[in-house]
Amino acid sequence: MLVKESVGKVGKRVDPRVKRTRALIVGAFNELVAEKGHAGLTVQEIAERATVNRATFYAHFADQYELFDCAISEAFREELRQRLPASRGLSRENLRALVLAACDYLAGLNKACSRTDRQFRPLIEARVQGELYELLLGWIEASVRRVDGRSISPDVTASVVSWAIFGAALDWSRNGAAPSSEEVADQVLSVVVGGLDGSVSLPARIS
Amino acid sequence: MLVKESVGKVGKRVDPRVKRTRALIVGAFNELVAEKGHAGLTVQEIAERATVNRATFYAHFADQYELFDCAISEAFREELRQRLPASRGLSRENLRALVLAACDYLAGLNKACSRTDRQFRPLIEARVQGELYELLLGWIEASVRRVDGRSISPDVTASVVSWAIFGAALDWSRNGAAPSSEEVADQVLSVVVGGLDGSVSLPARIS
DNA sequence: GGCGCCGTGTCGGCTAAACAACAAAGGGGC
DNA sequence: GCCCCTTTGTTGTTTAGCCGACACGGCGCC
Repeated sequence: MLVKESVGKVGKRVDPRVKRTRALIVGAFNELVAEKGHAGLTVQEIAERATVNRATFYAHFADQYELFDCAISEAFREELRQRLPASRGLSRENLRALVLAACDYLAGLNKACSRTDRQFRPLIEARVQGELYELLLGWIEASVRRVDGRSISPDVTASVVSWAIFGAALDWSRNGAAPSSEEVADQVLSVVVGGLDGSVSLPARIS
Repeated sequence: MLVKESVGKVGKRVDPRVKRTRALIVGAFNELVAEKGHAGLTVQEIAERATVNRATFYAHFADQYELFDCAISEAFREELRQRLPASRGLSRENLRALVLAACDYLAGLNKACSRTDRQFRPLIEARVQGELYELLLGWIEASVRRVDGRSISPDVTASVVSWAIFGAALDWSRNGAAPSSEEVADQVLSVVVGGLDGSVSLPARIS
């Protein structure tokens, strides 16, 4: 049996064969999707294209949907990798890049995703939000370790911020990408960083 | 231990892992040669680039030179595959393609092979001749089965013809590819097909 | 000379991938 | 409905690849 590594931590001694096999499967999946869309795609096809045994496929993925999630996550992570500056961590600059990446990625889907595959959008979007959450959680935990003395759990913070960014980007992409993504990013950033108090005028400050 | 398949015959149930691994190694080798030439190339480098364990390398190749031979053979076979018509077998047309392939491949080496790698030319040439031999032997054996009644062994015939074609192509490439390869091919073909009797005028027919 | 470093080639133990075979669940066709 | 065929998951056994360690041979350096 293959070892399911606990996602977050740095248990990075992965068997090269596992890396290769996963890469082959994901690559084959992406190729096939590009060629014929998701409809009617079989596990056999994917395994065959990946030059991998079908049983091996099931050793890595519970089913086709898990592979789907994984492929999306990976694509979005790659998108992020190219856009994020070298310095990782919770900074205004990085957050801005996050918003931009989410916007552009979701906007790109509207063009790339064929009509018949529209049904998969929810799955894709769930993974984008999930990846944002994971990434933010890492940053936040690293920051908390330095600041400390806070009573809000990193999980909640990551959840709030990831959903805020994701949702804003999704709405923007649905509304025809009206203002430029840069403008949206700045506005989103203001709210996220400053909070409600920082961005709206209220009769009195909220608590 | 990996099974050393007997070269010629049709025992073609090869484990997909073996195919993949060999392809990875040969591919890595070609990449590295293209980047830095053969000089100072280590087995470690090749294995690393191929994402394959060093021990695995030795399970497939006795040493770097065996890989070298294999890579050359494969490249030349690929050259042949693209040039040969669909119909395989001993025909004037196919033989002509063989001569042309040998000429062009050897001529190409004169340009591609850097000065420092010139020492490897003999190894390369040996493989070209060897591949010609193997291919011709296959064709000849297939023909003999139909004609029959001959006393000359296929091995000798294949040896003679392969060396004839190879040597002529080599000389031509060394002499600056003076006449076009097409012209040479026709002339070589005449001698090979017709024999001495068919191509020179002698006082009396030989034997 | 001796020394450390690096590449080579080999070996035994462990792990992942291949394979073949299976039951079960759709999905048409009629 | 039933039948045929394909795809799906699953299981065991076999096989190839990974790893770590080893002895050996060069090669520079002091």
